[in-house]
Amino acid sequence: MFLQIDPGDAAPIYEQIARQIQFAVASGSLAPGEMVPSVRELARQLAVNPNTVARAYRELQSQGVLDAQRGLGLSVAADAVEKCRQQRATWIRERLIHLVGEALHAKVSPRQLQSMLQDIIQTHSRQETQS
Amino acid sequence: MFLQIDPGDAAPIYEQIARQIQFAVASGSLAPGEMVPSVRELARQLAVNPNTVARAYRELQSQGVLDAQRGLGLSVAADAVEKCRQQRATWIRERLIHLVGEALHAKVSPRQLQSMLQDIIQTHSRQETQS
Amino acid sequence: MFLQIDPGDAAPIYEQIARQIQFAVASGSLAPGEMVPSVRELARQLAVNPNTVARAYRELQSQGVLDAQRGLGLSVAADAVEKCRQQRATWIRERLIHLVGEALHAKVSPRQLQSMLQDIIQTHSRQETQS
Amino acid sequence: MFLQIDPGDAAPIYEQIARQIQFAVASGSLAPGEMVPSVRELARQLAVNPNTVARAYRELQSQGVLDAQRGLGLSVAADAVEKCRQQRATWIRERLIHLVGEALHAKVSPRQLQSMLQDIIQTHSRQETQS
DNA sequence: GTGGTCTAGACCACC
DNA sequence: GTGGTCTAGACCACG
Repeated sequence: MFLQIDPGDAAPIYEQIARQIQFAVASGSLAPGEMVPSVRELARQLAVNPNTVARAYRELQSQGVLDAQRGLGLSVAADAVEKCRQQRATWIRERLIHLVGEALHAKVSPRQLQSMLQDIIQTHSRQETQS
Repeated sequence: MFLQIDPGDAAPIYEQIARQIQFAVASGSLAPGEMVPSVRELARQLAVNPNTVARAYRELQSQGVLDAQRGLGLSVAADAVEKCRQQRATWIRERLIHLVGEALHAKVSPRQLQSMLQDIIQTHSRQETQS
Repeated sequence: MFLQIDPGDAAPIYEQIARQIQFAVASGSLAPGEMVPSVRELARQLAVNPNTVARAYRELQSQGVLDAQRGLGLSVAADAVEKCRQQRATWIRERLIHLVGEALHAKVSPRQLQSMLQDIIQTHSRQETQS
Repeated sequence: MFLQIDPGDAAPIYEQIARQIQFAVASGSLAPGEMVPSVRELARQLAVNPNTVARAYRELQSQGVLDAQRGLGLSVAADAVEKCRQQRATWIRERLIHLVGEALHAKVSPRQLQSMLQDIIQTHSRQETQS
């Protein structure tokens, strides 16, 4: 479990935790059935209050990503991978729709948007190649 | 002044107002020298708290987009167009960079992103054709 | 807003609050658009910690029963009545299914169950007639 | 001993075990004088912690359903059948009263409740016929 | 004024 | 040991 909290991020800590776990499940680095660290343990690792971790876990439980094994801890749900993948795609798509709406409303042309996207993707691929 | 406030948007209202005014200046629908509505007047039109409009205007002043005409109100600064255009492009680009970063990190492929963008743009153009 | 908290109830306080508000919306005594009491106000009335009320409100928000009016408070969502009614029916039905399953498994006959239900309903109607 | 533990059930595991044994006694599938499996044996069968089984047995002892045969294990008490039958009826009746109370409070009509019950019973009987 | 986040620390039931 | 609930109180952004 390699989670990183960025206190500078506008997103609240509990959301950063929840999102990173979703991504870990979606990308397969956290497999169904596997246990997540205990609330107290993760809180210690991230140097945050246990309540904050508990809130992240609670949200994931209500989304059906985590299952409670009473007295033992929380584990990744059997069907969590599919859920997380769908959620991930939906989430990115929604934000992209919103962004495009504002861009077009601000009279940025579709061509400009597409070239922007291509530039950014190329920048990312270059960085990955280097690293 | 065609401003539309979306209370469901995550962005605070004062920011929505400020941004839309920037966009209006950048796209030429609000020309340098032109007066913007008074705080009270705009607050009435948008049905928001005057404090909220005042805050939006304050931010725009500090950015040099609006100039105070003492006793008369606020007008669009002479060099505002260029500033707003740059800011508009920067702002959209930054958000797109952030979104692409998250998407790639979540293992959404560049191809998927490009086709998503194309879909969304087509949907928008269809809506405009219809309306 | 007449909410009553029963500390003897096994259900947690935040859930009692959330459920009673759902019922109030479903039965029409809390109309869409109406504001619910502020977190601090309701916490004072019920003599509980504001965090507890906030948690109840948060759950209702995530269910789409309450809408945030930023800086002003929370209001009942426009489509909350329908949601609450469905949820209410679903919730009761699920619990009944569970109960019947256990009863039949314990070899209580369907006839016994039906007569039990009728008895209980009659008892309730008698109480209402008296009061 | 056909016990089935549902980890998804809200009721604690030790309670599920205790209840199912009560039901088995009430319905005659576990006769007075008969020995119940040892704590370790049952824990192995159900794949639960021995402490959990021990707690269930402890509760049943304090209710007089099980008798300790020192050095041998636990057996079903001679007068357990009657006790369990009463308890079974009381328990189901109480939960039904509670559920009906909430349903009526939420303005679900008695007729709806009765037809719900009939539906559920029919569904169960169909499932049994098939299996 | 409003809700939202976070911390700190207590107590509980369950395994 | 585990998670869950609740309290107390601080700080923040928003209107």
